[in-house]
Amino acid sequence: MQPLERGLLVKRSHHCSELSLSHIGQTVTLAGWVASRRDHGGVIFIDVRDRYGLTQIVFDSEENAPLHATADRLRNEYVIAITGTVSVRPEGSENPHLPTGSIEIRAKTLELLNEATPLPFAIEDDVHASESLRLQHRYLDLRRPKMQQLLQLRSQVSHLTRNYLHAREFVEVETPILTKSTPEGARDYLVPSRVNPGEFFALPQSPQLFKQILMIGGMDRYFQIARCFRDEDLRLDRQPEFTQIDLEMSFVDREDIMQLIEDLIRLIFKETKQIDLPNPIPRLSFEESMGRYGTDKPDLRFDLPLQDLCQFAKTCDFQVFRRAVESGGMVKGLIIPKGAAFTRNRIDNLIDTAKEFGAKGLAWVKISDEGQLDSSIAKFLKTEALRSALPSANPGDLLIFVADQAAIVHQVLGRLRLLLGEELQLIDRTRWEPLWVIDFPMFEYDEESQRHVALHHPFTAPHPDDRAFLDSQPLQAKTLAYDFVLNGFELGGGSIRIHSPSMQEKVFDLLKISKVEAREKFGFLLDALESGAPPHGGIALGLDRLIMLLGQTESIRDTIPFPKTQKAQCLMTHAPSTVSPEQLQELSIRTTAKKPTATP
RNA sequence: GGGUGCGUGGUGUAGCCCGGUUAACACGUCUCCCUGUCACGGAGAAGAUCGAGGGUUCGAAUCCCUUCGCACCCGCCA
Repeated sequence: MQPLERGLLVKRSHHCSELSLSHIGQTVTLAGWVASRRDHGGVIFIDVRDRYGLTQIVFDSEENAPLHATADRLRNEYVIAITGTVSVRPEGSENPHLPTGSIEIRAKTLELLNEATPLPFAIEDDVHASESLRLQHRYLDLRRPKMQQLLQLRSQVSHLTRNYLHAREFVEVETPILTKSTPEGARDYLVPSRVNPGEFFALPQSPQLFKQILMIGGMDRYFQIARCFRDEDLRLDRQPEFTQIDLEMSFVDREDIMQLIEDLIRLIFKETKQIDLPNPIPRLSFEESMGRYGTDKPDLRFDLPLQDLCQFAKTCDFQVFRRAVESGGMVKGLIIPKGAAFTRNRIDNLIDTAKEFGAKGLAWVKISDEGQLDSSIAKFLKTEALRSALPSANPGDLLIFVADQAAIVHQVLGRLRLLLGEELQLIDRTRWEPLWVIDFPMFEYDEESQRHVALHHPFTAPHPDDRAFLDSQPLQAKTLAYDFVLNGFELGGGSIRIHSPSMQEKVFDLLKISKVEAREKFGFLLDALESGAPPHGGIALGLDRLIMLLGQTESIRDTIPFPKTQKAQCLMTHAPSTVSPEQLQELSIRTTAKKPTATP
């Protein structure tokens, strides 16, 4: 079937959301996709859709029989241009759900710009198609208004960010995509170098070192909307390539950076969604956050805090509790409101879940509506002692306890807290609860490699009060790092950096990065630090996650026009793919995979 | 690397536990009818090797094994 009419492209005079009663009588031209066709015999209604909206077109057989006949052949997703007269809809036939619902276009000419085969799925906001089908036909998925809005939201946020930072003297600088593999951190994506056989570039996990070098280079204020690459397994909120709003400043302290970012994020929420975030944004120390919520990215949309029972445990008769505390661990619990109604089976499931999360067990106590205790460990508990240890527990509640080393207690209860918050619908989806988490420890001890590893990254400056700890008790040392958390998602993090070469060497030393390795991997940074490095610091915000939260969509993939599946593949292009033996040869590469090369 | 769930016309699902005529429903598609619809309506039609392979059985969408794909999670993500 040939297009009905082909000629010079008629230019549109308006888009599909802007015509209203004030345009009545005007001759206009619209262009777009056929969103729906309602054929009443003598009259055909076409909704034409573009990025902006929908407009109804009317083809009337009495007005123009040949044109009506051609409109009969239109199908969904055909691309058309229509010229016609803007008319008032007959009384009673207005559509209040449509911005253009009080008018329609009475068609005079129709140009068929392209046809379309029947679609694998319908273009509508309320998708019924599976995500793999959507990703295979992403060009169709992107036509959905919801996807268009998300991409526009993303553009709007980038634009606001650029304007905001430019207005504050930031310079947008591009850093290399082909760069050097570094130890620590995530697995690198590698790119072979043809002219240097056997050698590889790495794609940047972040522009971290380059932005520090830019400060040393005197740029003073840098930013970039930067693509980052990490070859780790994917999650709902994790893609192998993602985008950060990345910035760095010289001659600032952490207050300067946190203030700058708070204002930016408040601006973004206000301008795009008319949401007022708190001012100032609350802060929690890492220690408080772990102690109260069992995580360094707490979801503050619901409370359900961890309860400390160490004092109670010390004096109770239950050996498991007492020993945990006596051996340097702790006992903490959750008060589950109305949890006394849980069945034994549901409690058993909770226990299994706790074990999956790493607990050795989970003790529980039901407080009946009459205030009686029913418990797995009833014979060890004195009612009075327990009630005075947990004054906020009420009749009808369920108490659960984990006794172990602090890290395990916090991990298990932190996750149970989230799980229960979800299950018991304690999370208020209309709330926005940002916070800063500060005063992170500098290091944690990694049992596997038997050494300290940086909690943030090895360029993070220690807190000035804690420098003395670096030699004596490095695990006690805190940093000048800060994480921005919103509704339980880590949206960004940064720090004041080390600008003294001796401090940087000391930290490499503590991380057991040898002088030789430090020189080989970071020699340029060490040299640069010795050349007159200004005090500096910065932050990076995850743009994709920000859009996901702001756009209230359930997956990071909805915020990325062409995302990867959980196996890090693109279902539309079928990347990654095998390559020809010639390509590999040129790169001096031989693979050990079963399907190493493309079949010709 | 591991765990869980899903896979049935173009799409979304039911059927699967407990094997048994022609695999059901909705949407979409096609044909015809219809001058005020916007989830248009009416009449009819086409369309499925039940993800793939193997096994058990007289008989498998259904039970078993293997495998592939997608999702969620653990590990991993300085």
